[in-house]
Amino acid sequence: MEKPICIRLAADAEQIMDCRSSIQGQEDSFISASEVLSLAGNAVRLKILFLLQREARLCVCDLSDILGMNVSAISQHLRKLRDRDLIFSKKEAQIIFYALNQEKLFMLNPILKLLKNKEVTS
Amino acid sequence: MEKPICIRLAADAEQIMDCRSSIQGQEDSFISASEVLSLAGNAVRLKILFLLQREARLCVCDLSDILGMNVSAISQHLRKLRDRDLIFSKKEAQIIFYALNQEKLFMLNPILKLLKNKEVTS
DNA sequence: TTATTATTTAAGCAAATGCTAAACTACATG
DNA sequence: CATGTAGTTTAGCATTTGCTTAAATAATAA
Repeated sequence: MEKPICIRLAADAEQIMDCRSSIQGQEDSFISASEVLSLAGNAVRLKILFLLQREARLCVCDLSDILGMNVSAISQHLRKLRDRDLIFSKKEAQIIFYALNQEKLFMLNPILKLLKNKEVTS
Repeated sequence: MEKPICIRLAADAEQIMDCRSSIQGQEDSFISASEVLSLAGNAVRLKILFLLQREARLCVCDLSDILGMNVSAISQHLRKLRDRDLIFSKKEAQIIFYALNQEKLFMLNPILKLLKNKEVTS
């Protein structure tokens, strides 16, 4: 049992233990989920994912035009998304196209759907 | 029409325009969605949300014990979650309990559900 | 009133993030 | 070969993040 740092007098020890064990052994899940969420937690990358869902495939230059941003900045965002396998690239002639890696996107699909249906009210 | 920064010769101008207008007017949605996602995009905060879904309400000290972290660090995470209205606090005697603000969590519920059912495979 | 409990807030710092600008790679074409 | 096109990578920098420690606040108990 881990040493308590601070326990209020009225704390429910059993509840604390239950909670600890509910998390324990799922550490990897929390890490990997939070990594995916923090990638989507950037407006530019979220737009990129949104656009790729809409258009099936786009190149850096397209995205740069659409979003009104530096090619280099977009390229760096695409790299992060690709490093986590959320997207993949395929070179055709001299152009590198990016597309969604659907099976790795199950966590974000509900959110992308909300955005598509304009159901995100701030 | 915005000035293109870089257009590849073979770019589909119509596609670019369509994409631009698909995003335009939804700027606020992308910002607010990405803010929520980046809050959940931290393993500690994601665990806090997970635990609050499980336990209905918990105080800073409980969370500190469960997660094996500094009370102050947890308090600062709770503040961020509360600033975005994802959780709310209610003081009872000398203890401040935190609980989920369900109606503001529609974006994260699918993810929390996946974690609950241990369906997040890294 | 002073001490204790529960929590927040502020200060400080190392690490991570996101951008710009410049340099570099790769492949075609004149 | 030199030039142009498409893209990545690196370096540098300002900003943000997440933590620790210490001080402040609030309510209760002795």
